[in-house]
Amino acid sequence: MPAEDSAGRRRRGPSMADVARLAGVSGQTVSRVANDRNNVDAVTRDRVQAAMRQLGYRPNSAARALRNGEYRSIGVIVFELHSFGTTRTLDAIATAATISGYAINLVPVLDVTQSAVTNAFSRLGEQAVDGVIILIEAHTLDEAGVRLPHGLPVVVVDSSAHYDYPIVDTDQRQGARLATEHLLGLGHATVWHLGGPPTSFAADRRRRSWEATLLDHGREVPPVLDGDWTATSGYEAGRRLATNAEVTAVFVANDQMALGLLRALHEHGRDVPGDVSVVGFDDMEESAHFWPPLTTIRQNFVDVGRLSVDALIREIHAGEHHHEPVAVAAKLVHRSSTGPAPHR
Amino acid sequence: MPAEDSAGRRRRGPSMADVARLAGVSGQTVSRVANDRNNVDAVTRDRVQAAMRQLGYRPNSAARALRNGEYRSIGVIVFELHSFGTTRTLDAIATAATISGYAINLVPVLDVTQSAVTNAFSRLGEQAVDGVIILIEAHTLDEAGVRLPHGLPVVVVDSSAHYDYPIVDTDQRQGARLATEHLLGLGHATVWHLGGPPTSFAADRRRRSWEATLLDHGREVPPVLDGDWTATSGYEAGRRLATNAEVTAVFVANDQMALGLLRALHEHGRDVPGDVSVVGFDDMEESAHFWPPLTTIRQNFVDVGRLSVDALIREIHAGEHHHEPVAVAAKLVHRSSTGPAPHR
DNA sequence: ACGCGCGATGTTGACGTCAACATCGACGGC
DNA sequence: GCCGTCGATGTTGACGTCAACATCGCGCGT
Repeated sequence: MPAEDSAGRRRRGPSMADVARLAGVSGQTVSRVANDRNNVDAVTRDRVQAAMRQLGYRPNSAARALRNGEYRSIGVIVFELHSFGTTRTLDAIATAATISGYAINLVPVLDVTQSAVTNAFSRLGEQAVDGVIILIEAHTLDEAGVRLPHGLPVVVVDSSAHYDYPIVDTDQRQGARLATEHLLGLGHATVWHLGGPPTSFAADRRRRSWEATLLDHGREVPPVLDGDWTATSGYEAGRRLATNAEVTAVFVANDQMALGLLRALHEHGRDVPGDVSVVGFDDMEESAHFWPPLTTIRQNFVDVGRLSVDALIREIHAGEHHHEPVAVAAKLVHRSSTGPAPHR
Repeated sequence: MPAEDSAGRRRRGPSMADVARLAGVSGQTVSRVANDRNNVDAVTRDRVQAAMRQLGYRPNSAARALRNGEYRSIGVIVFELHSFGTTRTLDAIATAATISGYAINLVPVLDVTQSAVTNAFSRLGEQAVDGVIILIEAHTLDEAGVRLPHGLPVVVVDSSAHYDYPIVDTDQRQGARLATEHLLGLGHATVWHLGGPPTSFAADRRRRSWEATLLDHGREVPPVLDGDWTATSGYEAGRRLATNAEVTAVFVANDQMALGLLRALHEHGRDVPGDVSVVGFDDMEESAHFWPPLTTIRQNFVDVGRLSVDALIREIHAGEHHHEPVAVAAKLVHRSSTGPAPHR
């Protein structure tokens, strides 16, 4: 079963012309049937559909895209699917795009180096897409100093206002405040913070909002520990926190790091929430089954995905952009990892 | 900034002709520069590249695909990105495809109903792809009774031999045996099993191999509990296992359910691994930080992704298929959730 | 000095689809 | 019975790219 015909050309599927010939109609009539136009006689329609089935015809989307001037496809640049948030957002974007009749073109950035990012962007320039959603942390964009191809609509899912593109993201500020005030409300003197990588805008926002909330309440601001979103980094930071008896409440910038922190606390025999209360951020499915089940800030990934797709499609069709950044509210999910401050 | 020109047509980006006009050369020369052919004078090349930059030219991939008869893109059908294994495999596929110069077209199945699957498949028929990798559990395929468009190369990532397509997957049999024998080797009289959904071929393989291993060693085969891959289902099954004093060793079909089981065991005051040993399957990043850190079977998702892409590309180019199913070896990662059987 | 070869560049047409326009026949109103 | 109308169908050309072929000019060998 060779993939080339006798002339050495790549074998192609049947085209409209083939279907037309078999059904004894013109190509245009086949086109009308394929596109569900109603001005075709029922008998003719049946004949054409039978011919399509017999030949295994499927419309050539390249020709269609060329003809129509649009791909009905959006590119999504992702760095890696290891982080829960990215994965979940991608899922939501894919769903929203499909519902809106757009296909998803996944463009992975192969590694963290600038050249890889640049590379992904230039690959993207050649991709069959009408617009792009960027799901990598925008700082990386900065460092790579890349210009996207001019005229390609773009939406960034991140928490920076530094870009010329529309932005959609969880309201990090509000979420972090929620977490911090929850802990203060339980009577803790102050709240420690295990933050995400300094290069992340989202992590930066969460950290700043945590700090602002403490100051608003006239509390002392303890030193920040930085992780890199992984459970391992949370564990390592946790080993330092666990030995500090002053620590009674920690706001962790994501659930994965919180898991590592919980492990470190267990290893040092510190009870959660008896000795230390912990709040995470994200609300992964697993968080409800951590030991103890984790109190956390739930991000609404579905809305983030839907809103970014909507914004992109609007941009594609109307050329609109430069809206205000869209912030999607987060909410607190109270479980067993937080409790009243211990008596001294 | 309207998206249509004065004639009401969708605005398109500049074409080769525009670049050619600006650079004062023919379209063909622009094509040669765009494709990095070497038979272009250095001076001319520079002039053309300058014109490209000035106009923001990017090649029209629809025209290119039409002309060349291939899209250089592969479709990946996924059901949902909630499960760790799917996500990780997708990541590996995307990476492998990119390295091989193929783009990824992500086609989500919106829900579990047959019509949604059928729908996804027919959408796929219209997608600009040269081949398809199916990442949903193949039983769903069965139920939907769908025929993929004839002539579209397909690879299935699953553990069934029921399909007419090449198959790549983790060696479930070997992985499950590894887990079971690890527990028997620690002196446990027998091993209980918390399995995945009965509709999953992978779950079925793991269950059968666990059973066969027990029988090989002349052990009693306890009743199986079924989950649905989620931590919540693991927790629910775990509540039943935790009250049964006979249970000293459990092989869980994935890490997420194992997490739920661990929680249930903690809630019932059963020590892990003192009273009960637990082995998972997958080795998600988080598993190393469960409490206690989880002994588990590590799947080699990178190889699964790479091999399925390779198989698909081979099929696309040579029309080869019907190879033997490819099974990728798994390995045991020993952590703290398993230990010697308790003395009675 | 003549022609041959070769590298650089130009010209043509085809890939598959679909909007716009053209055609054709039937039917109804007068 | 004539014409206008409308629905069904056919014909043409353009979307942007690139392989194949054509052309042009320069340098080198004899």
